[in-house]
Amino acid sequence: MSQNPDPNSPPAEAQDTKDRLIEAGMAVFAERGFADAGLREICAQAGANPAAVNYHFGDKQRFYTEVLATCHQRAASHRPVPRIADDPDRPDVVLGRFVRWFLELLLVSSENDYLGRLMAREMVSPSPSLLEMVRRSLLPIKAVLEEILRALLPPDVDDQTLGLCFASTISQCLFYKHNQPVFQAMERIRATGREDERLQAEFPDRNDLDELAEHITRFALAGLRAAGYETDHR
Amino acid sequence: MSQNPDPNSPPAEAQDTKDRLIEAGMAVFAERGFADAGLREICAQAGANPAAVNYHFGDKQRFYTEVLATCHQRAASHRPVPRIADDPDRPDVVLGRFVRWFLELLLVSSENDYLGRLMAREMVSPSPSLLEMVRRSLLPIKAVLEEILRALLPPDVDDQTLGLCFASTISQCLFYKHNQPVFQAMERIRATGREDERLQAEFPDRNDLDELAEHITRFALAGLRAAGYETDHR
DNA sequence: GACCGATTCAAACAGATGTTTCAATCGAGC
DNA sequence: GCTCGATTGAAACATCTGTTTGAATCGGTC
Repeated sequence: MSQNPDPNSPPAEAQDTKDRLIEAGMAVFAERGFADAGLREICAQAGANPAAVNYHFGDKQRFYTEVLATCHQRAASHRPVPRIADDPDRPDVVLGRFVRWFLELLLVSSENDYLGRLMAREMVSPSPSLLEMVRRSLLPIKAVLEEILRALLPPDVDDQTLGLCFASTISQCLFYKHNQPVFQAMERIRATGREDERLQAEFPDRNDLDELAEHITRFALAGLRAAGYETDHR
Repeated sequence: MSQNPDPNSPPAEAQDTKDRLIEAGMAVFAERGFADAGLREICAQAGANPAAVNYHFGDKQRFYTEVLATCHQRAASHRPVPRIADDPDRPDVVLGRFVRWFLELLLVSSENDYLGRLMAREMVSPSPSLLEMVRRSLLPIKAVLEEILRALLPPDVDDQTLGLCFASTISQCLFYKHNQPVFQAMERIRATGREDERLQAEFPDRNDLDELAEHITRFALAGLRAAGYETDHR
């Protein structure tokens, strides 16, 4: 259990394999989810022995926890969240930035940033780490978006309406991540018969993302006005 | 492989176990998903032997396919879909009915109707049967909703805008199904410290569902106006 | 150069899964 | 009443999983 007691003498290669395991773990866990990801596949991708996981982390669960923690630390520095304080007079613009930011977090693959994909996985098929992930990543995001929404809603909105508006906004973004298998299936159906063209056009290219973010923002802004108006005159 | 050649002499008990297996399969598959559902658990719940699955259906995959098929047939008769033809002059009212219907399909447990829950499972963690489920259940639902949306959008909307509006509407409903684990986690966090009260209030009671449907409908109607307006003047 | 702790590796382990086997059982028809 | 095909059941099977074992290896220290 206890590592090298002398912090000045790192075994060099030891830290290496640990890091390689975490790196490979992020990739495979993000793609397959906690349950479906096999330690043997991760270890193969890391060039390590299956026993290394248990040696360095104890067991699969604690290994996964450490992967999530690393991912969280790393993502905090990448792509900072757009906040209402960035542009206090234009909450509508900030909402647009937030939507764009969140879509990118979920949909755009980056070699270094797996947090969005791991979050999405954890949301729909939870592991024992869900609770900590909610506390650490999801709730802060929720707080930021609700701050933006408050600026767009009447000043006296009740918490329930705020929560509903939060759901209506964030759900539109999550939709495109959670239902990727369905999109692919629909594409395959639509392409039945005509074998030509690209069968599967790597879903969100830059243009798609821009249009998506623009539509969601416009849709949400109108919805928010309606929700806030109704609340005022209830 | 070949069953009893004489259709007038059902082996009585044989059809029984087959039906019991399908019944138990619907319940367990809906709760655990295709991969996580164990045949032994299903068979125990059906009072049958694990070998019965392979005898009657061939293998787990074909068994699951048959469960989905039965579920589809059965659901077609239950809760019919609200259509634009029901009330052609009030597409806004029809949209409200559709939202309510879809939320109920996803969230309200019924002993006889597992289609919504199986659909939701299949969408986020697909099995080889996803393609057929999309073709059979999802695309028809999509067609019905798009028919309603067309009546609420300018008559000359392009397909892309229609698709985006479909996503923005349906995603709000799916959100509450797909993220149930997250809600429970948030509830547990919010209840930390104070042990009192019901820890987990069986999420969608009748009132919640009504409020939910009302909010989503209002939010979507406003969003649709905004999306349609923008399309007109692009 | 011999020791020693930390680390790696191949192999085996225990448990669960879907599937198969084959004998026992049931039910109708001659 | 017996026979034969359809059905059931207990057990074994093959394969996969995470995990453990114990010997081999490496790197630095006295």
